[in-house]
Amino acid sequence: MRDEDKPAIRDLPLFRAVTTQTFDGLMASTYAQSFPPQLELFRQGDRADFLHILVEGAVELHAEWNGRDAVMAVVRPVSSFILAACLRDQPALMSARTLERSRILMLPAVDLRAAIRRDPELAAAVMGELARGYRGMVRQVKNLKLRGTRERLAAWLLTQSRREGGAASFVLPVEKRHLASYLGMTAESLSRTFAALKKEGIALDGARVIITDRAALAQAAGQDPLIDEMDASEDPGEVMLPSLGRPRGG
Amino acid sequence: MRDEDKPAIRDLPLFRAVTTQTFDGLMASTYAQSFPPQLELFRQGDRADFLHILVEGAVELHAEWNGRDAVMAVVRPVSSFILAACLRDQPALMSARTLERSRILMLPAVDLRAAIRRDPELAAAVMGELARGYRGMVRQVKNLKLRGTRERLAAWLLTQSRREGGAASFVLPVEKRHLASYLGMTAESLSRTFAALKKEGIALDGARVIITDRAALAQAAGQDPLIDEMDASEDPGEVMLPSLGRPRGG
DNA sequence: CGAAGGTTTGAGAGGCCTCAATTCATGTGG
DNA sequence: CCACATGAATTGAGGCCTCTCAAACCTTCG
Repeated sequence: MRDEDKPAIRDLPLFRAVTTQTFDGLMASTYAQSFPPQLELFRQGDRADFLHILVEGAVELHAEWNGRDAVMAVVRPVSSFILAACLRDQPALMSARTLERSRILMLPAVDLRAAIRRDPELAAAVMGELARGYRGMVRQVKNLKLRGTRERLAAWLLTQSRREGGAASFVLPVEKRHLASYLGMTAESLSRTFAALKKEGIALDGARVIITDRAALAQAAGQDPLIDEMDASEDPGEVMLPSLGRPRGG
Repeated sequence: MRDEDKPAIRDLPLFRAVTTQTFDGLMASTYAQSFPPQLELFRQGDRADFLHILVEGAVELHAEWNGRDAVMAVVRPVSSFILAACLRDQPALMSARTLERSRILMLPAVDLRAAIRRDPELAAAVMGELARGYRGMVRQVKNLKLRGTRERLAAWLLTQSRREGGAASFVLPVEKRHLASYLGMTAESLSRTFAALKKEGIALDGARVIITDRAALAQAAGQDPLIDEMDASEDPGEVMLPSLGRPRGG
């Protein structure tokens, strides 16, 4: 791996508090690899042999069933993913594919588990990551079960705006059909829901969203700190919530 | 707490591998309490000060938003719940209420966190629980996003049958309206979906379900080991999936 | 400039929900 | 033991929401 990546990795919640010895040991068995866009990194059902750490680019986690496909999360640097499957030494429940050209560190699950046994700080960090990931998924289930599409989209727009530092205007970080799938609807429905929200305080310009009336939008969304990640404490900055990993940096 | 509970608690995945010292220490700061049915144990948004361990009875985890309510999980003995919120020292994302008269052990989150710091075995067990819980929630999201109501119900029936040792006939463990909410539909829709499945290999007798044609039902469900918990390795026996805890015993 | 793929718009069907009424199960008090 | 009250489950009617299929439009990129 490149040395210039180390500081970012080292700053991951997973590794921040870990001993230098543990960290260097892990990095020794880790290797980096670059992948072109649209490449399937692994498929759901594959044994999770490596903890993946996205250093550069973007990766989409999705799930398939019966010919259908649903986006589960989009991972941005610097974040790890499929931590849970690695720990349990079990098949991944999601597939992963690159959205852009991506550089990924691959840390053998065996070594990760060994290091956890040795370093209590690492164990604690992993625990924290898992707990955060679990709560993120609980949020997603609540979002799906309790809200309709209009509310989900409105809430996502507000959350995204907050991530961009409260900007009134921002560019969608992924294609609309991916956002649609992430939000549990079709691309057509998303398009119509966007149109409907034009009366609720937003405007569209291609992939750019402009929030013209934040209060109205918040009203339409019914924002809730117990569904939307509204403070920094639980939201490490992923573009779309609940992968296991952390953003920031890049 | 009653001494007769100890063996069951001790056998929880959380505590199984823990030192006697850790276990006894935790049990010393734990106190037991009995609650009548239909009692709100805590509400979403409440700080999670205690890890709850259900020793007897049944507890429902649910979530509210905008006047709506959704069942997230039903916990059966002996299982712990709200582990993630305890670890993060953050508000619970779900509310909990007893379904039956229940006896519950309450373990102060502070002591739990302290014990984790001291005992690596406990830390490892907590990690395992969290990873399992996370994967359970991923399954739930896949279930909601990828399947329709008919498939969700059919799959749940098969899973439930498997939990009951593969019985062709079993009694629903909760009221139908709770099952409906858990599966993300209304009570009316559940009723109609049940009716529809009568042509797909099931029969109904009040709260009793009889699987008359397992193959047909499996066909309708589109069972998938990456959505439904089909082997024992990830399914500790909850009635409805992904709380953080473990069944067995009772 | 043309091809490919994403996005929007339209039309139509179907699924699921809402509201309402009826039936059924449970439990209480007379 | 029955009458009644309460709440669950079912059934029906109607409507909205979301999906599907299809075509047109727009953007990107070779």
